[in-house]
Amino acid sequence: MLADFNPYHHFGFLTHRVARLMDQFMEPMLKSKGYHFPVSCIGILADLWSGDGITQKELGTSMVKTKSSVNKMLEALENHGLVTKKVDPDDKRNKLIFLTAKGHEFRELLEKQSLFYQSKYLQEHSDEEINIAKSVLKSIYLNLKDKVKTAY
Amino acid sequence: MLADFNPYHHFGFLTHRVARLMDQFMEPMLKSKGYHFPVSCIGILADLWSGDGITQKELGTSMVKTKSSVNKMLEALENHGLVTKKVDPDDKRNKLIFLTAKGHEFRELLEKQSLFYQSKYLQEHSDEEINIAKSVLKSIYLNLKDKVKTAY
DNA sequence: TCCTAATAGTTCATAAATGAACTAATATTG
DNA sequence: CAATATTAGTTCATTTATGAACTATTAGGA
Repeated sequence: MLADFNPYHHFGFLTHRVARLMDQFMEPMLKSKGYHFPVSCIGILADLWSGDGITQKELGTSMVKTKSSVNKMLEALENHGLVTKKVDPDDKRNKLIFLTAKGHEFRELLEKQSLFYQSKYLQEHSDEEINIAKSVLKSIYLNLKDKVKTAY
Repeated sequence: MLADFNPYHHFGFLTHRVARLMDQFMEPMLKSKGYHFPVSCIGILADLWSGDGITQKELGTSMVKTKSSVNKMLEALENHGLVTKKVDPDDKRNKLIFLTAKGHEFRELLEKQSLFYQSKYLQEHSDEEINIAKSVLKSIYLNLKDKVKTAY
């Protein structure tokens, strides 16, 4: 007979559910600010905040999303005036994605929310533990990111 | 001017991407074993491995998914002979979900994969760090789980 | 008890994400 | 320097996930 199954020992279980919970909390906040795009689009903004002027291809790899999905999300963000597409003068196949002023502003809102939830719901963990958790997740991400099928 | 944005400081960013990477690795494995259901269905199985005979409502709360989504996933798992639905004799509104023998077997496969990836892609972190990471994610999950809108 | 809430699950229309086929531009190679 | 292959992005058909309306059952209050 197998030992008891403990779902909390599996990053697959934990990351999926925590990710979904974050979406649930972020969504009404988005709506209340008049932004009617899917929460997943925030992932695109996060990449751009770390440095915009990147291609859709790069966004797709980073987000682990197909190019058609990225395209659709960008359309939504563009319609809300948060990003713009510019043809890359050095390689006209590429489109470089840039944040608008409004797209930059959005960042503050998100960081505020992020800090709020962390302080409210992670009181039982020290800053050190929280940082370890983040660094472990970062390692998984960086180690696996470039190993998924190249269809993206 | 704002400081640089570091996406690796945000659980929202990290959990979404790690979750997606796990899906990418799990999917071909599923297909190769002849299981043609969405990877997300594994979340249902995980709940059942920790104890089956639970309602669809409970699955929805745990998975942070709507009842219609849960219903669709169960349909897929049922078609693959991994779970069965039984009307709860004590409350005929409920349907209790049980694993079949095949559904139990599946667990071994998943745990093997889970361990394999962890050992392969988390070599730079100690067991202690990995456990801290899991416990932090678990706390976020447990603290937020029952606070999302009750529509689920 | 009877009448009204509330609840679990299903169904179906809609939204979101994907895969495959297509276009335009660049890279490669003979 | 053609001819072909590769690449980034778009478009559209299909799959997956959701929200809202509906059914059946139980709970709760007059």
